[in-house]
Amino acid sequence: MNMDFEKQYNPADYEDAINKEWEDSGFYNPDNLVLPADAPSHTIVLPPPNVTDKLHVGHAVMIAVEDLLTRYKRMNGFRALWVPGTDHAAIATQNVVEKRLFKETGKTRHDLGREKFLAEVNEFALGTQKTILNQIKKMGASLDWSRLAFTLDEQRGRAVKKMFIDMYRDGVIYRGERVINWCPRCQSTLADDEVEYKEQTAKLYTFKYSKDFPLAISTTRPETKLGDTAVAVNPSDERYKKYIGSTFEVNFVGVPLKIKIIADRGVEMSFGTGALGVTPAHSMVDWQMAQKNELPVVKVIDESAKIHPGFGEYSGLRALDAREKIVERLREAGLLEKEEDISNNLSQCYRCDTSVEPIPSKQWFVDVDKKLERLGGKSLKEISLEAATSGEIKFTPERFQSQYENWMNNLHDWCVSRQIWFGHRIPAYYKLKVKSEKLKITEEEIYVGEAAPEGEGWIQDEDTLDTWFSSGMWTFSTLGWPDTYKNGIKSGDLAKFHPTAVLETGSEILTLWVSRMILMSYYALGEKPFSNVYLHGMILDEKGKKMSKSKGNGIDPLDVIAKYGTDALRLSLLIGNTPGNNSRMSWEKIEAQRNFVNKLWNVSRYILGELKIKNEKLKIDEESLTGVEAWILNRCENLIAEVRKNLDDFAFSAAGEKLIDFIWNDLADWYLEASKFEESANKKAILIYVLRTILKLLHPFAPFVTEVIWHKFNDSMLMVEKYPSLCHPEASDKRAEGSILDSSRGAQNDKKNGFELAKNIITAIRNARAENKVEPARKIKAVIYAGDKVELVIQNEILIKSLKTGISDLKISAKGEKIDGAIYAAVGEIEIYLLGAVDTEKEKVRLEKEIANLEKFAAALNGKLSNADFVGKAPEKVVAIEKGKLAKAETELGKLKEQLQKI
RNA sequence: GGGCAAUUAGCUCAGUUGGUUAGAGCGUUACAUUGACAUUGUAAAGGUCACUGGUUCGAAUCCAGUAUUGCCCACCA
Repeated sequence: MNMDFEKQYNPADYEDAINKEWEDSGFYNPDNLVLPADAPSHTIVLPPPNVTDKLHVGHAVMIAVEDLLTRYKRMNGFRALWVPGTDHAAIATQNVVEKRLFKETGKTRHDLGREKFLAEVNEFALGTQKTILNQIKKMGASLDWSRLAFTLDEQRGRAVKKMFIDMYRDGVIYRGERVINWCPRCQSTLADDEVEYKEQTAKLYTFKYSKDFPLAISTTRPETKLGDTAVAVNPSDERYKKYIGSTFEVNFVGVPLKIKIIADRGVEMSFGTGALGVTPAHSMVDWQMAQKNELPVVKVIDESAKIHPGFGEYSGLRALDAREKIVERLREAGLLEKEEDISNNLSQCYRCDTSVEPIPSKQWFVDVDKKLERLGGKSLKEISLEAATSGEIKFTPERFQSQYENWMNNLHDWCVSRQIWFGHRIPAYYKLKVKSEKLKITEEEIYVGEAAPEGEGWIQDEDTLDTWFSSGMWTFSTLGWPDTYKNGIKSGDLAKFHPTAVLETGSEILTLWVSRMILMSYYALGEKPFSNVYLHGMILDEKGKKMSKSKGNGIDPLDVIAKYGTDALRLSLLIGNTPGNNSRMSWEKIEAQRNFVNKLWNVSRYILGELKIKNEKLKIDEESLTGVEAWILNRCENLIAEVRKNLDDFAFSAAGEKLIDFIWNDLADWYLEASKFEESANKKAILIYVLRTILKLLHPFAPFVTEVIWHKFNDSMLMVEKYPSLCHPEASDKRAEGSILDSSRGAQNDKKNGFELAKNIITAIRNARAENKVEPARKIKAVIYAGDKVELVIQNEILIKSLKTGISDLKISAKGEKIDGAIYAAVGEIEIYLLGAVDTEKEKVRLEKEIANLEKFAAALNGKLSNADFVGKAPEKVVAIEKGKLAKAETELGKLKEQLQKI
């Protein structure tokens, strides 16, 4: 053991070695922990970071929280498993590589071809993955690397295929049409986040389809109106109510249309004419209206943004040219009522700025409303919703439960196919089947399965699956599914570790990811994927702005680690950060935590280095505790209870703050200072005990520095020490009675108050000295021995009436401090000065006010409790609480009155 | 447009189900200092809890509205 303590803690000197030691120990893998057979499991799956880029500070908070939970549970004897992995992030990754390819070589993915391009993407993904894993390791994450997974690896590939095939055979997955965003130039579909919106001024044309049509409509895209099959109006619009439900056949600039008038709440009465021409094939909203109202879909624009055949003189024209021509015809016919400039958003391709065409296309969907036998006749939507409403899955913070339910309630079928190359290719195969040679009718045959079926001519679907399809299976695909699940029975890792305990992730992907995981776990296993959802907020820069690479305001976790150490980084992310709320990150915050880590280092340096206390099995003799010792042990016991409670409630920040407060204020500033004045039989035992306790308590927050210090006086590894559950373990029998310090709680509280008082006195003295306000004549030197009992009475001044040591007539007073109870003096020798007097008149007024208020309260409660209505309505529990309040109020009242009498 | 939040000290935030005089850290100011730690210590100053109403004996806390800010989703005919 190396007892050398540098004056300052330098994390860089220790972290790598400690990290290696942890990894080499094998304890990250719960299978290596020696635990009783019935030890409970605690599983967390790491939300797999996208392999698009290295980690940022947002990931760091995720790792800090999850590692905290995992270490806490591990130290509590749980089979703690934390599964690492990365996400292929299909679209995002492909975009990054495509952009780079284009920038470097001017080529598109189509120039390279599928195979070559995928090789490029894979190479890139592997590179980033390596960087990411190194970063995670650097943070001291206790992930079980033997279970490392990737959403696109072989095992996950089998899981995805199996899931798709099962769902297809159950009729949950089906193929249907939907309007998607199409870039006519790239000849490719665009995902929602690939569409960019640009404000522009557009011409809004108002016209009637024909003279005999009663309503005028407004549009910026007259050419699409060739495909209109309805006009929608707001159901409460008095102007058009009478038309709802009727159908009109019109001749629109030479093209015959059949228009039905439908009602839709989404139509704004004040926009344009309040009537909306519905073009199902070329507008997302219109498509949805068409689905609801069973309208026919007429395609007008093709994949090259030209007008389809069958539209007379317009066919073959580019959309923009067709628009001009149509407007011209309308003008000629006198149908054009208005032309005005409006500003709207133009949808553009993120890559080439070409305006996007919404066109219908064949896609794969997950039917969320299909009732399933394997789910007891419920649909995926119903069962996922129930998981939240029944409390099976709990959300922290709670408000996200309603957000989840809201979203689930509005859930539509989930489109799972994506027209990109990087991802899990859809296991569907098509073959053209000739139905009738004569009529030249062909039909597409579909086969869904592991591999192409026997026979010629089968072609696999070109598309890949939505990235959430594979990451939605993350809790069980990482635990060996489907191999570990046969005939409804779990085995291996799946049996041991699923459902997982907590899903910890960013609040922004609650709907995107969390809901999909719930859905898929219920489908595949019939059970929830996790019991708790903990959502952290975003980490913003010090001005409250999102950190982004382009703005250059990001804080790189690796920079922080290099400069101030991992512990400082982790603490600054955990403290001052409440669940679900965004939090600002600044170098000052990190610096403050670095200072704390150094403080802890020096506390240890003092105890172990200066006092040369060895790690002998020192026993605390409870009979001979001095006041200050009783106080620190009492504070320590409370600390353990509070920290445990906070951690169990996911209140990490509160737990951390309490730890820091105890270590810095109670231990370092008070107990260590006080202990310099007195020698006692218990001193060493208490110091070493308290040090051991705080190191254990703090380990999940700041694993490195605590382990380093631990190693200075222990051969064991702190990471697998037992998390403290009581102040001194030897006294567990006494604790059962409510206290480990004294047989009666009251006496203990007196001791506590006593030391608080002593603290006040010392403080007052120091302050007086500092301010030099004390007149020498009133300076009294007194000797108070530890354990001496001093009674105080509040008068004009506070007078110490009796003192065992024989010194009487000792006057002390603290400015306005309320002092009562007994003193257990903390120091051997103190100097006491008269500082001032308590303003009794003021105190009296305050007490009277308080008593009056309490009397009112008690009266109100009394009235309430005898009110039959109230009792009848309220559950018994509420009445009991109210009764408790009343009792408390009455006790309070008694106390206050007593105090008032004394004055 | 739909949904969800936030607004408390100069700054960053707590405030656990309504209850004494609203807390902490940073910053500021004053003072201390050689002996665990200047990455230190002791104190002080600093708040109409965004605003307006309501409920209540009592509101930072519950309700309604207003203002400002932010996030997610949908999308602009």
